Amino acid sequence: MTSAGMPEVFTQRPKRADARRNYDALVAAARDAFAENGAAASLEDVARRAGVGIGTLYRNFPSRRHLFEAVYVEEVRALSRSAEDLAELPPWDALVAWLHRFVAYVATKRALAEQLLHDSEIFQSCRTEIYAAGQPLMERAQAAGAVRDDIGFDDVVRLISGLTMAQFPSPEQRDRVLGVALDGLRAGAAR
Amino acid sequence: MTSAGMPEVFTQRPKRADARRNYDALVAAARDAFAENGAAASLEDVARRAGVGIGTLYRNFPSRRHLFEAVYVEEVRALSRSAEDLAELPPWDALVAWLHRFVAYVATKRALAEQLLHDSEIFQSCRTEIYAAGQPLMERAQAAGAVRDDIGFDDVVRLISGLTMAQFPSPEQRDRVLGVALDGLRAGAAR
DNA sequence: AAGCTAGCGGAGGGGTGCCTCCGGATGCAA
DNA sequence: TTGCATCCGGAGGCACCCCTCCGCTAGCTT
Repeated sequence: MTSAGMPEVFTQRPKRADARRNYDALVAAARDAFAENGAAASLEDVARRAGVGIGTLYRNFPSRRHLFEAVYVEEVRALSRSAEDLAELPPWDALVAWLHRFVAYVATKRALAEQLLHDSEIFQSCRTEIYAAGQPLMERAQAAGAVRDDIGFDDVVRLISGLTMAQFPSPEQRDRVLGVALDGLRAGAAR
Repeated sequence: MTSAGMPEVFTQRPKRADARRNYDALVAAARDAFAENGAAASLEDVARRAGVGIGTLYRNFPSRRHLFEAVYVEEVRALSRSAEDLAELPPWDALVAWLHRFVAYVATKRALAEQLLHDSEIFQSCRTEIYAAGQPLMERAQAAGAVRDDIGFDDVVRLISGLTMAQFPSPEQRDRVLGVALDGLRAGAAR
């Protein structure tokens, strides 16, 4: 989404050059730290990874949650944008391609999502954005008779995002299992 | 599994009556606390919930992990046992029924599993036990032509356990999505 | 190049949880 | 009932993390 759908809840990127550098380094460091140690990662560790004082972290992100949200929003933006260049594919292929990206996206965000799930409005708007990106793909596929129509996009999100939570020893297995789930999506349409 | 498959890695249940009471109260309190606050729940809080001194907790469970394992093993035992009374159902129905129980089981164990996933031998043997319970059901269903045979039980576990990680607003939706996944399991068999 | 100001770092106070330790309590056997 | 081995509770030392605060640094403007 553009600035339209996303409220300015998250901290603004600062304007001075060095400050902007630090801001970006912090978000990147936070992404790594959260991915590595879960949502409880030490903020002092994040600052250390970013090569920045702890004070700088707190100036940019007054609370742990602000940092979560900055990381999260960044990821959602990327995923959302990626739906656009799928419009020309056939309905089913477009949906499958996007769901693959979705899987790759959610996989690393587990701890993050769990934190934000409960009471963040940022999470709400990110959710809205993801749906805005994926739902049209889904409905197009349904209209074309490629996907069963007794389920909604919400069901698909949960089916697929669940998949990403499981740890897969190999990408091959992950794709195979994803394939099974996708067959389930088609199944109703076939009958 | 009986004592055969399960190594005695976990702490023994103590023998004196009061000690046994405390032990059980601690495991129950830990289950609640972990479910509520995630794996990082305070051990002092667990002791408080159990109505027991912190010292007692540490005597029974020298480390946080011991406590995890005790809770986890308890749950796996119950799930594993539940496979036995499904033997008389038709292959497909038995598998579906067990997977439903599996979903109910894993749903609450998210944080727990995440902790143990990486380097616990207890987790390994629990895994073995779950497979011992579910795999026969799966293979029976495959032999009967009810489940596609280009996938293994491992694939099913990941598909289904992933589902449980997602948060479902209603049990109905969870069942609907589970139904989609199950259709995917059948899909190949039909062809 | 000189001044203004946004931005920086990290010391330190406060808080929380982890785990040890041991004097006292209590179940159990005889 | 008596004695002892087992078990209990929680105070306290330690480590870690959160967050604030302020003297200093260095972009940006003119």
